[in-house]
Amino acid sequence: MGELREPLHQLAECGLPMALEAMGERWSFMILRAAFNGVRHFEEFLSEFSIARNILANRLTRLTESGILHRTPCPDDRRKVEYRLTDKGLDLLPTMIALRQWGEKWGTGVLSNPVLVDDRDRQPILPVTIRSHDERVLGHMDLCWMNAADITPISADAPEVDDRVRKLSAI
Amino acid sequence: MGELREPLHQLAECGLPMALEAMGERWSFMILRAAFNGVRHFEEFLSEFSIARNILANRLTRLTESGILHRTPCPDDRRKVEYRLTDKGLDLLPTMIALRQWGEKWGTGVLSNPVLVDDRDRQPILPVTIRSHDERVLGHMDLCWMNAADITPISADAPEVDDRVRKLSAI
DNA sequence: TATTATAAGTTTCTAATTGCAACTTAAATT
DNA sequence: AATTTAAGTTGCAATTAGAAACTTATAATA
Repeated sequence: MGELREPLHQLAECGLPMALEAMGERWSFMILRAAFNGVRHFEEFLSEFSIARNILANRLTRLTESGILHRTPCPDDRRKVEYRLTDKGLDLLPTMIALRQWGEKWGTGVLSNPVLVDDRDRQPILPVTIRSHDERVLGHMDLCWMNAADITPISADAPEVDDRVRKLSAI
Repeated sequence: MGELREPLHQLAECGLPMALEAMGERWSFMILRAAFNGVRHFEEFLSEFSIARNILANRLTRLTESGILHRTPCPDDRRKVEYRLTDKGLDLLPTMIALRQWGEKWGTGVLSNPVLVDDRDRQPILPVTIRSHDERVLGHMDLCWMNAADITPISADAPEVDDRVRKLSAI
């Protein structure tokens, strides 16, 4: 069976500490959620949840410095400032949805409403999962660590890997 | 003004605040990562990262109370205590991997090593993504909120676009 | 058996972070 | 001109994190 055990000396080199440095502070994920829902202005964030003004100011500054939000003065009303998600910020959506789904599944047990659906067919999205290169859903027993140099590349025209997958991994 | 914001208040009933209550404190994700890597004992966690003893004790207690870890006295050495991931804890793997992948992608730009691979074919896993019911990869523009009661079963015809749905990217 | 070492905490104290309320500054509205 | 609004900043209290010494139960060793 695959043992999901990372060599201890390598643990510090994974992306988690770096991600937590940017997103690990209190309120950061709530601010991100609000931003995904179209919240753009200081006072608007303030009314979304019970965060103190100074803490919000601090978080917006830090998220901007981390490149997750982009801060622009509003052209039409120069008192206002617009905070928008950057590509880096938008790329946190899978993480946020995964965390949200976990909270829904293990929280109250009450089904949440409204539900996040695919705009195209109006069907609820799947649970966020870990997948193999050929899209099989993997559990923690199916994973192991491997030296990058020892990995055999799969050929670019392998039949089981379609365009969608190549495009995805090329991001 | 308030009408567009109203669905956001429903969002407060989403699983994110609940998830953050359990996992949002400092060190919680690092402890989870260590647990996924087979770390089980107090002193072992302590040597993984520079956390203070009292804070580690506090976090292990809280994670145990949240049902993410299970605490058992060791039968063979009764000084020791074993902390193991519960099913609830194991179910945080997609979230953790998604966060880690984001950190790797947007952090230093340096490819991490070792790499997380599928034990079966030794190929790196795909980036964690959001998927439609038929497994298409979805971006944030492809998502919208919908009332659970208005969702049509998969076999039925998809309804036209109407005011029951609120596009996530349209705000 | 007595002594020492280890595991998993707890306690105490200090430093840093968070939260609250009042204040500021510039721009827009009346 | 006076008031309101937006986006902060400042000062101070309360909470949380961190460092180090202390505790308690068990295990290993002389």
